[in-house]
Amino acid sequence: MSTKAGREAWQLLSDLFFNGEMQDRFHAASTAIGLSPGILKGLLQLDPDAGVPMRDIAQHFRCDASYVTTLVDGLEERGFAERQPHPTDRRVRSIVLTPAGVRAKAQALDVLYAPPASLDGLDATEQRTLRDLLRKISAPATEATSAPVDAA
Amino acid sequence: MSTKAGREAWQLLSDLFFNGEMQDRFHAASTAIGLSPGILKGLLQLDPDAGVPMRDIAQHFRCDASYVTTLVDGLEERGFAERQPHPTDRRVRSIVLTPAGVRAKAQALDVLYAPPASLDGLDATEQRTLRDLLRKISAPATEATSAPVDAA
DNA sequence: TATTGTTATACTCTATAACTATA
DNA sequence: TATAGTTATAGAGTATAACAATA
Repeated sequence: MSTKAGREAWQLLSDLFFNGEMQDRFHAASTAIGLSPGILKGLLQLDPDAGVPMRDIAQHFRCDASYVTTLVDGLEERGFAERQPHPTDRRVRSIVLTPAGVRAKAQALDVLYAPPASLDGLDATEQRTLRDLLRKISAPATEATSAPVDAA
Repeated sequence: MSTKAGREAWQLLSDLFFNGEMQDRFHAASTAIGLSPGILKGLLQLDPDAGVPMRDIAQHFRCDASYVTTLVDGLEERGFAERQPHPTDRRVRSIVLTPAGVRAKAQALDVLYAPPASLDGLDATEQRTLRDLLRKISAPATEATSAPVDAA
């Protein structure tokens, strides 16, 4: 259960993202790469190794399949991604990042992951404590033997 | 300065917002109120007491003034906000929330501020620690003299 | 003359509908 | 028949340009 303190913590976090400098990090990152925010969002879901079926992208974004076509077209035009055939189902297109796409993604994450100035309000020990707490929250599945897996 | 741990903390936080359940909190909140995401974003910047000049809204969102006209029109249509004359500058429209707008904003914040299930990974003490660290980050300017008053 | 806000218009983003290929 | 993706088209969302009122 989340406590009162926990709820306040989350509220502070939300405000940090909604009001603070994060306001338009994403916009900044996308113009830095020369991509629209929507297409960048797509780029960030991709990987050079594991191909992602377009259908999965649509599901993850809760958007229409036709829009995924638009996104992947945009990424391909810039040479950031490629459509590849699916090994067993010939209806499916598997999307992978090209080397240029990997570089672009890294460049975007440099901007997105850069901590806000307000983090300087914490000393080194406090920053470690914060990290440890967040690691604990984020720990996804790999816990004990087999953790309670529940996908979205 | 932000340490390595601090950067990792921020990265974990970003992932929590980008990938976790927060994915479409905003979308959920806006459909719950029957507002488009853009207009809800406007609503959240407003207040029943302190009127906000439309110009300031445009500046805060880094959007064009004409779009603010669209947003405020939308809020007024639903009875959530009102244009009021500025006391000294007759060019300026000051936007305030109506009682219905206050209720809608509260309803949206209920959804937006609800902590994700992953927060349950922390016990009560850890949640308090997290809150205290975030309070320290968020503390804007008022530090010494005036006591740390923080209402929801 | 410079600034606030509105109107008219155009462009970008995203969805719906109809279609092709494959399962 | 059902599903993955594409194409054509329509609808939101957002900006640009020209304008009226006020400073």
